[in-house]
Formats: sequence, C-alpha cells, structure tokens
Amino acid sequence: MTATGAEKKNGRVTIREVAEDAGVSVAAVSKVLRDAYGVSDALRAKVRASMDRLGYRPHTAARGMRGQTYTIGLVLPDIRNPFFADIMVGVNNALERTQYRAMIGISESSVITEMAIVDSMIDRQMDGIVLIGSTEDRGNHDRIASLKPLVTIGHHDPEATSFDTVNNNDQQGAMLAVQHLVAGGYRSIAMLSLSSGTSTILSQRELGYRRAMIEAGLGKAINIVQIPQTLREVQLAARRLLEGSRRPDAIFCWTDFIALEVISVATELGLSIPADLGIVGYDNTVYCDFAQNSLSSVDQSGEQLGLQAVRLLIERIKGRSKAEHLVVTPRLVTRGSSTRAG
Amino acid sequence: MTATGAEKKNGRVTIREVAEDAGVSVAAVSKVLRDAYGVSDALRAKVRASMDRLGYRPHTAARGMRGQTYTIGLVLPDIRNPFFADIMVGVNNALERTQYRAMIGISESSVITEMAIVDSMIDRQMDGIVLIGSTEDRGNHDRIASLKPLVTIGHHDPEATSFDTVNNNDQQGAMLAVQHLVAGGYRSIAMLSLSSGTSTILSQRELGYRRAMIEAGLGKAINIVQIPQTLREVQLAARRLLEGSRRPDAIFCWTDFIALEVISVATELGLSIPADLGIVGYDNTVYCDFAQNSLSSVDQSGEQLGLQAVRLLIERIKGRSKAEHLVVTPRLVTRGSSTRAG
DNA sequence: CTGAAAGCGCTTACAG
DNA sequence: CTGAAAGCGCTTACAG
Repeated sequence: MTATGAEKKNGRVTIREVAEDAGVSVAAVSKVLRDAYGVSDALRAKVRASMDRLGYRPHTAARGMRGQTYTIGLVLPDIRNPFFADIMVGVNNALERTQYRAMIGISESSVITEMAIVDSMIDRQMDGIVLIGSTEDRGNHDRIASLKPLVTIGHHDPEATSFDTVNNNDQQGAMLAVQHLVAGGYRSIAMLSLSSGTSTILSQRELGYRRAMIEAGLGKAINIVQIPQTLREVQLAARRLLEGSRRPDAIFCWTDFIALEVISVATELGLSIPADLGIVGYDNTVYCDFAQNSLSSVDQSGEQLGLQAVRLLIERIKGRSKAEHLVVTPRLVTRGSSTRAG
Repeated sequence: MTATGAEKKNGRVTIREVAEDAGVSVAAVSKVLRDAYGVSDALRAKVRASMDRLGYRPHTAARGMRGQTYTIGLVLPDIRNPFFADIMVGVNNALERTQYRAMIGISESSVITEMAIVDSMIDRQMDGIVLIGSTEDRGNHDRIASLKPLVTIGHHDPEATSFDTVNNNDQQGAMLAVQHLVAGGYRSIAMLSLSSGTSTILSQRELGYRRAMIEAGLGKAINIVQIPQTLREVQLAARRLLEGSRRPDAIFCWTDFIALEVISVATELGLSIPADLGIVGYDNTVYCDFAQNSLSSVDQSGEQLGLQAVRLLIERIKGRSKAEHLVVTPRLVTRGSSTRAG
C-alpha cells in the first residue's frame, strides 16, 4: 500500500499530485492555479482536468507562505446595525466571481478593539482590509495601509494617499433630512449625535445639519445633543429633550436605531408623531418600513458601498497605489414619521 | 548594512530572530509560543522578553503549515437578526484569554451557501467551525466533523456523535409562549413558522406549540402557517391570516422580526394589540423593548450559547472526541403585546 | 530541559 | 512555453 503516488496523510490533494496526474511540473500547476501568464491552453486544460478529477483544493496556509491567501478581512464595529447587512450583500456580490473570500471580524469596544482585530488579520496574512465605520485616526490608517491594502467605508479622509475611502455624502444626507423637515413646517429641529468624537461621518452629518439649519434661517435653533451608544443613555437623553421646557418639534437622528428609541420615548410620553414631533433617521434600515415605526430615513445604499469597496480593494491588491475616494449620493426616503397630514 | 542578524525583508520578526536574540534554539521559541511542556521557566522568561523586545508576532500561515492557525470559523446564515449579536458577545468573551480568534462568514442563500463558506474555512486551515442556525443535514455535518472539530448552535441533533450541539430548549420555549397566551385568555392561537423545512429548531418550536395547544384543550385551533423569509411573503401571509374569516386572536411567531411585521400589518388593519390580537416572538431581541413594539418574546440567552459553543469547540480542538449536547432553558419575557389589561 | 534538521504545500526567480 | 530547486516561517519527531 505504499506504492501509489497519491499517498496522502491528510486526505488533501496537493499540487504535486495534480502535477503527477497531469504529467506536468509543479510550477506549471501553480501557474494555472494563479491564472499566471505563460501557460499554453493545452497545458492549462490538462491541469484543470486533473484538478477536477482529484478534487484539488488549494492549501491557503501554504499559499500564504509565499503569495496571497485570497482572503480579505472586513472589520465591523457592531453587528447589530442592520445597515451592515446591506454592505455585506454588496461585498458578497463583488466577491462572487473571484477566488477571494471575505472573513469578518467584529470589534466590541471593551472586549476587542478595532486595531486588535486588524492586527490579527494581518497576522493571518489576509491580502487586504476593509474597515467599516472606523474610529481610528490617520496615523493608524497609514500604519495599516503600509502593511496591507486598505479601504474604509464610512470614514471621510479625502486627502488620504495611502488607502481608499468609500462613503455616501453624509453632509448632503443630513441636509436632505433637515430641508425635508423644514419644508414640512418644523422649525425647532434638534439633532441626536454620538459622543464618541472621532467619527468623521458623524462630524459630516453634524456639519450638514448646521448648514441646512443656517440656510433655512434657523441658526438659533441649532441643537446638537451628543450621547453615548448605550440604550439607557439614549433613552435618558431623549427623555430630557422631550420633557424639557423648550421641546424641539423635530429630531434628526444620526442613525435609525436612535430614531426608533426616540419614537419609543415619544410614544411613552404620549406625544403624537408626526404632529407633535417629526423624526428622521439615517441608513434606511429594514425596520423603517414597519407601520409602528414608519420612519423617514436617509438611504446611503449600503450594497453599493460594499460592492465598490471590495472592487477598490482588489484593485489595490493587484497593484494600484494611487488613492481613490468614492462618494455616493444619498437619497431621502420619507415616511409617516416626518410627514404631517396636509 | 548587511551584517545585522535582524535583517528582514518584510518588517516581520521571525521565530529565528527571536531565537538569536534570546540565545536559544528555534525549537525552544516554538515551544514557548505554543505553551508546550518541557521548557524551563528561565528559558521561557528569556524568550518572552525577546519576543516583547522585538515585537514578535506569530506568522499564522507558517503555523498553519504544520500545526494550528488559532482561528475558528463562525458561519452565520443571516447577519440581519440582532440575536446573532448576542451570540457574538459570548463568543468574544470566551475567546478573550486565548490565542484563538473568530472569523465570521455569512451565507446568503443565493450568492454563497453555508457549505461553500465551510469549505473556504477548511481551505484556510481553520482549527474548528461553529455553525449557527445550520440547515444542513447529518450527512454534511458528519462530513465537516470528519475534517474539523465542529459545534452547532441552533440545530438539534442530540444523537450526533461526531460533533457537539448547543441549543436552548426550543420546544419548551414555544410551550412557554403558548401557555402564557392561554393564561391571558387567548384561544385561537396561530403560529407563524418558516417554510424552509430543514430547520430542526423550527420543528422543535412547532412541536412545542402543538403540545401546548393540545394540553390546553385547544387542539382543534392548531394552525401553523409556514412562509418564506422574505418581507413580502411574510406581509402577505400576515394579512391573509388577519383578514380571514376565522382570524386568530393571537399569533406566536418563530422569531421577533416576523412578530414585528405582524405588529406592522395589524397596525395597518386597525387592530388593537393586545386587545384584538396577542403576539409573542422569539429571541427577545433589542427591538422588543421599544414602546411601539412592546413585544413579548422568548429569551434563549444567546450570549450563553455563544460562550458555551466556543468552550466546547476549544475542548474538541484540544482533543475531546466524545460528543456533548448542551441545552439551555429559555425564559419568557412578557411585555404589552400579549398582556391584556386586567 | 534543549537543539539540529526535516518538512508542511505552495510561489518565485532562474535556466532552458 | 516549461521545469528543477530554493525557500517562506513555523512544528515535529528525534537525538542528546
């Protein structure tokens, strides 16, 4: 039982066995595998046939020793936001006809940081990194980009030269929301934002809110409330805002989840939406459509963002080094939460 | 500039450089790295110090060539369900003090199947796999388990010998929901389930629903409606159910998201919850708490499930081969959607 | 307890 | 267009 060339301990077929079966060299098989140039059609066909016959599957660790792992790492800050699911759809579509696969890591503020996940992805020889909703600064991004191709989604840094960014126009998105509320007769429009401080999409949305308020002659009504992401803090802030003496007649929320919480608090306080209070969210997540929410929201087409980010990343992996910064136009979807009966 | 022992093309420090720096052999460094037995405390300390000084990080591809990659693969069927976020919290907690990292793959029915992701994880030499909400059959699970340690969450197969399972008691959970509705005076209780057909947690929940109905003497009112997961289908089914001549007075939904859609449809139809219609969901996701939903739901403590699954998987990676099947007790959380005013 | 050497399955110059 | 050989950074027997 020791004579067969196809002896294998692992059950895994190796490139050598494929080479033997096809009657070519190991190097030739490697070239076919990588779609490298310099192989005749005849040889390629022979090798492909042997691969199929033997059920060959590339050993990623071995490939990673010298070349690529055909794995790209996606870092999400928070799996809970259904908006990320839209991004993933785009990512998977972009990957469909390639050898690449996406592996996702989820950072959790206290347990495992964004940078810790990125490090572990670099340790694992991933070919490139997509950071979603990153809160790191330029220094860290440059550091990552010096080691691996990098694309960010949901982080504005149009001057960055070492990595690409993909975004919707957050400033414009916020302006759409405010302009819509103003057109609906709302005047005292507050904004609920996040207190983290390092998010560039947040500051862009805040900027858009300010600009739209000023342009509408409502500069004196500008009121940005920055709160941490925790349920309890949001609830407290919403309650304080809605019970205060100068209650706003509309609230623009930086993300849908917060808007849903505002609806919850307003409901508990007996406020009527949209009569007493107009609400607009961001991301146009799937929950907006439910009748009990009927939440107007800014759509940033996550699927597009995911698709483009992967496209750019693969370009970078293949050698592009000039930075690209894509900005997608957002779109407001109006629903009952901000539309007062005519 | 060619004389330094620490010459490196990649910027990455290798085990060899650590060995040189510490004045020991490469094998010794490897042992320290793996926490293997047979190294003196003195040697260990020397090596650790060199690692720190040089900023050594293990090269996962190289480790994967001979040993482990210290990576476990998690497969999710659908990132959209916030319940999975709870699982992830448990997973990350379980991983916190280990060398292991979790990488997540998301299957999408049409684009990339569960098995395709598992294959790509095996190709990537992951040390073990956790399947969440798997819809594969015993044959495929055994096949995976023959290649890599395997644990499933949300899949009942108590007789399986080649892999472990971690679940909440879905039958009991469904019974809790029905018993609660019955106690509230509801009689014509329908169940909204999924039409996929291969989910064992679904059949357990259906079984529990049946049992509880029969035990309550409501066997004739048993009505299980199985619908696909798409938004439109669910909406249509809910509408058909609620507009039909024999409208149920309560609906038990197999997962919260479906229950929220039922609330939506009921709201649109002008039905009052819980007076006209009682609703109970499953998973006790974060949306249940919002006042506009106030959805009663069965909590299966996803964090526990995730934690235990990783614990079991690491045990298996370290050598255990006898199967374990954990079942966690679910807990009903009652809210407004099923609680008629006394 | 410690170390020298082989080898995991690929890719990469290099030679032909 | 094709192939023989070196080597990526570890782990694993094996010898001492």
